[in-house]
Formats: sequence, structure tokens, C-alpha cells
Amino acid sequence: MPPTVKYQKAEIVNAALEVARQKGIDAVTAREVARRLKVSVGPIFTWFETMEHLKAEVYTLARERYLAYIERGLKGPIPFLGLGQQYIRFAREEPELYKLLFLTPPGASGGGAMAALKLSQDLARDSVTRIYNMDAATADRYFRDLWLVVFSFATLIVTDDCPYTDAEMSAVLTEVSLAVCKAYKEIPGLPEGRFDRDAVFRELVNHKPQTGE
Amino acid sequence: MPPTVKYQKAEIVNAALEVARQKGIDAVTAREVARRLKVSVGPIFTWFETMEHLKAEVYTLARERYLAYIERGLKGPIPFLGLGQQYIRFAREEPELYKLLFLTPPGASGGGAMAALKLSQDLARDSVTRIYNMDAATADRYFRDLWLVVFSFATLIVTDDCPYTDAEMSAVLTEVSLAVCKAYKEIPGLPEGRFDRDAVFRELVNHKPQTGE
DNA sequence: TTTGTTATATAACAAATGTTATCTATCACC
DNA sequence: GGTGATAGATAACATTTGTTATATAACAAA
Repeated sequence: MPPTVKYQKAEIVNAALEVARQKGIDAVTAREVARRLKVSVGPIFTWFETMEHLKAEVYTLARERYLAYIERGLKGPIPFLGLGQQYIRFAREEPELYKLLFLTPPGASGGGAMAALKLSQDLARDSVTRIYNMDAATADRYFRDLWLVVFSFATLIVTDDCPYTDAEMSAVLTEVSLAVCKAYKEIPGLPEGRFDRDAVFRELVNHKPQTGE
Repeated sequence: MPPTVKYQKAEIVNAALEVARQKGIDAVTAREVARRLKVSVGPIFTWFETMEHLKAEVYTLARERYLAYIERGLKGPIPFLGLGQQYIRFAREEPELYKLLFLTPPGASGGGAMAALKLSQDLARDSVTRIYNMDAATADRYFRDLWLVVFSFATLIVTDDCPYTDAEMSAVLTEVSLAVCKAYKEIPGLPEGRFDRDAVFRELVNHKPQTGE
């Protein structure tokens, strides 16, 4: 019988994820992962046929991490803005994972930013229709327009090129949000005066998602 | 005296640019460029101290190419939308150069997407204030909001993840544009009825920038 | 305790890359 | 024409990477 396994598959994937988080997916090489585990490259190729297989699992973990962020965004009082905030937060706190998930061709590593939009749209549709009193199609349109702004902010952050503070981004989001809402409000039955700009703004700037870590 | 130069510096940079256009900046290796010129790596290191120096010049050429696109966008009847259209067109036709210019940290290769916004903002401010009858600050704000959407579209295209057709993107841009405009129109003196949604939409979908090539 | 399976370490191989040393051939100037 | 400075070709070196062959050692079953 063989000796008991010393380094589980999961440990290897976790080490690879750490490398990806800190130095980007391109730094996930056999020797780099092995060094992080204080191990030779042997075990890696015992458990993974090729490095691509390992990277694929890193991708899966990255997506899980992303989803954990997004889910926390749904708990806030304004569903769309909570999601956007968490998406931007993910970009800031996990820039390398963000690049992996959203800034590479979807074929290469999976998902892609549009998939993220679709997913978030599904998650938020109920709340949006409820809070803003929109029908589903209009809610989707509204959400999509705002998501494009969120996606821009997140990508700017990741490319080290975002000159806006969190508060400024929230302000811009609020402005655009209100603007789009106004434009879309020829929807029958939308109550007037629901959008108190100052109140929404205050909400945005002050609301911090539960940092339940 | 030495023999006359057979391969000018410019030819090498041009070959390197072609490689970057087709296979991305990472494919710009000494041997790849040499192969494209049917030449050994010798000349490259005669004219460039390191590959980084060569890549820096590739970056400069890429930026010039980008500017050529942008300038043509100013000639259309709607300055902001012309710019946005050309920015998106650049992303579609030169995705690898787009990645180089706008999807890498600005320190690494220069400019960055925010610099592009600032530049475009400067180029368009006059027309925007004139056509939409806004003051400069409001025009900048208006432009910035829309640029965020344009940046998203362009980036989605480059990551092979954009499900929208040109017409759809134009429609979204028009919607958001009108929405933001409405929201910003508490500006004194803005004439009512200036924004004929159908007219603008027709303009957008039909307007093709002069393909003066 | 012996033994057979196999996880791990080590080292090697092959390919790709930047860079450099060396040689050859050119051609402007005398 | 002769010649010397040097552009270009060639090949080598060093490094990094994925991958694999080989050896070692651990450990469960006998």
C-alpha cells in the first residue's frame, strides 16, 4: 500500500489560488505553487494531469469567491446598488481574480462579465421590480444600464486607473441611477416622489455591507 | 564605413506593431518580430537596447492609431456619440491594441482609459456645450457618465463577451444619453424639445463615420 | 519483519525567451 | 582597388517554463 497522502488536492489548489490572487494567473506555475507549499513539483503532477487542469480549478474557486461577495450585496436595502457596490469591492480587494474572471475572453477561463450581469440581474430582478415598481423588462433594462457603469468602475480600478473615491463612485452611480429611473418612469403607476435624491445618496455613501468575516 | 542600413528602426517597430495587433503585446518577442521581417534577431538588438525599448515604441504607435480613430469621431454631427462610436470601433477592429492601451495598468504601458476619457472630454467639450447648451462642468459630467457606458461596451467587445450588435449598443447609448440629459437639464436656458428621441436614434444607427481609408 | 504500491524528491529534457559573442560581408572613404 | 567600421547571420548561453523518467522512502498488508 502507498504511503498516506501528505498534500491533498485541495491544498494544492488553495496554494495555486493564493498565487493567482497575489501575482495573477500567469504566475501560477508548477514551481511557484510547489515553492509556496514547500514541496517539489512532484505532487502537483501526481494530482493534476497538466497545469491547465490545475488552473481550471483555480478558476472555479475564484468564481466561488466572487459569488460570496455578490451574495452579501443582496442583503442591503437597495438591491442594485448593493450588488454594484460589492462588485466594485471585489474588483478592489481581489483585482487579480477580477481580471481572471472578467477581463479574459470567456472561452479562455469561463464566465465573463456578461454572465456576471445576467446572474446579478436575475438575483436583483425581484427586489428591483418591487422597490422601483417596474415591470420585469424595464427593470432588466434599468439594471443593465447601471451595470455598464459599475463594470466600468470596477475595470478602471483593476487597471489602476480609477481616480474616483468610493464616495464619488457612489455619487455618480446615484446620479445615473436617478437619471435612468426618471427616463424609464413613463411606466404606468410609478408613484411620484419615490426617488428622494438626497436620501438615496445618503444611503449609498453610508451603507457599508456587513463585513462578516 | 559601415554598410548601408538594410532594416530601418521604423521597419522593425512596424513589424512589432503588426505582431502586437494580431497576437497581442506578449507575442512581441525578438524571434517573432525577426521572423516577420525575414531577418535574424541581430538587427533588433542593434537598434534597440532591450525588447522593452522596442515595446515602448510599439505602444507609441498604438496610441497614434487610436488617436486617428478618435479624431474621425469628432467629424460627425453628434460629438459625444461620434467619439463613443469610434472608441467602440477601435475596440472591435484593434482589440489587441485596445487591451494594450486601456486594459493594462497605466504605469506599465502609459495612458490608460481615464486618460482617454480626459482627452475625449477635452476634444468634445466645445461641441457638447454648444449643441446641448450646457455649461462646461455639466457637459463634463454628462460626458463622463456616458463614457463609462462606452468604456464598458468597448471592454466587453475586447473580452469577446459583448452580446450586443452595433445597433443595440447605439440604442442603449441613446437611451442613457437621453436619460442623463433629461436629468441634467435643470440647467437654465436649455430649450425644451431639443431631444427628439427618434431623430437621435436614427442619427445614431445610420451615421457611419467617413471610412476615408 | 518483509514486501509491494505509490507519494514525493530529484534531476533531466525540451521548448521558448532575452541577450550576447563571434563571424561574415558590405560599402563609404582613401 | 584596398580597407576598416559595422549591419546582419549564426549560434551559443542563461533563464523560465511544462513535463517526465528515475530513484527514494513511507506504510499498509502479509
